[in-house]
Amino acid sequence: MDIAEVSKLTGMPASTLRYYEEKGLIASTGREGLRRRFGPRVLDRLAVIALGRAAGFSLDEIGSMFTREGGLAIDRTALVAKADELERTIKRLQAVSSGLRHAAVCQAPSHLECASFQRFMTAAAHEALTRNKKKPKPVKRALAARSG
Amino acid sequence: MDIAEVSKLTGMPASTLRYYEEKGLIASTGREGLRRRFGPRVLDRLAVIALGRAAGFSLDEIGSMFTREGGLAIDRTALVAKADELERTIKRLQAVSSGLRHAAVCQAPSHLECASFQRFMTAAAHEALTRNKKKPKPVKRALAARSG
DNA sequence: ATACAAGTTCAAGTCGACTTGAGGTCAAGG
DNA sequence: CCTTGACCTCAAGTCGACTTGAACTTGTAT
Repeated sequence: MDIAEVSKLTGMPASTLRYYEEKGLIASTGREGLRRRFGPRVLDRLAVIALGRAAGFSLDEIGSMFTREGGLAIDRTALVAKADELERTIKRLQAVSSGLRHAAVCQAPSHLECASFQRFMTAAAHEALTRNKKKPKPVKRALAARSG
Repeated sequence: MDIAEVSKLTGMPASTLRYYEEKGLIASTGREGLRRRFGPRVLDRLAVIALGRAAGFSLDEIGSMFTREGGLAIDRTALVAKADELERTIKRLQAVSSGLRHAAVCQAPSHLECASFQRFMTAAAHEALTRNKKKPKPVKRALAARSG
């Protein structure tokens, strides 16, 4: 496969693939002239990368999860920790979601005067105190294919 | 209150408060010499801003939610839409979380060979297709006080 | 042989939300 | 009166993950 093929199959732009290669996240099997060639395994690799990004791992973190043979060598404790963190985020987002829904039907002249709204705010903000640098969503578009 | 007081009460650094004022998100009641003075209402305002950030609104979006008298004039439809979006995000994050937990106990030599893992990956990636620019978490630290 | 689309490199730009640094001002305490 | 430290402004820097642009090379079709 050339880079265009991989791009089409994963939905990731070629520039992203080159960037990932530069970062050592993926590797081309070689060159044909100056053009990169990729084996099919790169697709699995990219799928894992997409999952990792969706989970909020940074590219560097994801990079350290691969063994040199291409397998996954993930610290299981880290995985559980990440899952826990995700669930905390989920709880917070649910509080925010509730807050928004409430605000949408609340009759108080100003939400600021609404006790429920106040409670949602504090709930939402409380968890948010954990300083973080991750963004769980940025996954834009990726691997639409790869289902069969 | 001077900026240091607001900073202490909300947990937001003074630089952030100045930045928010510059963006028109908050307003000082006036100056004492060259120093900003803030009224207590700014705390509510900052709480709403924190909630908005937690919900994934951009500062610009949040800014458009305030009326000039300082009340909230939120498009209720937009609120529900945001809540729906949040819930979709939550679902995706839950799938990712499950994927991580599974990976932590999976016996397959490589997760790539594990059918469950594959399913989690596609589930996680599927929803992720919606292109986005928001990051639901970055709320670092904010309003720890404000409970009494 | 020749054109040309598609590949390549490398440096620089983008985006959002802040932070940081340099250099300046001023209210309050000694 | 004078120091001092908190506050001020403005420009520039930061961070992560890419994207973009300019200039160049090459496989492939005619």
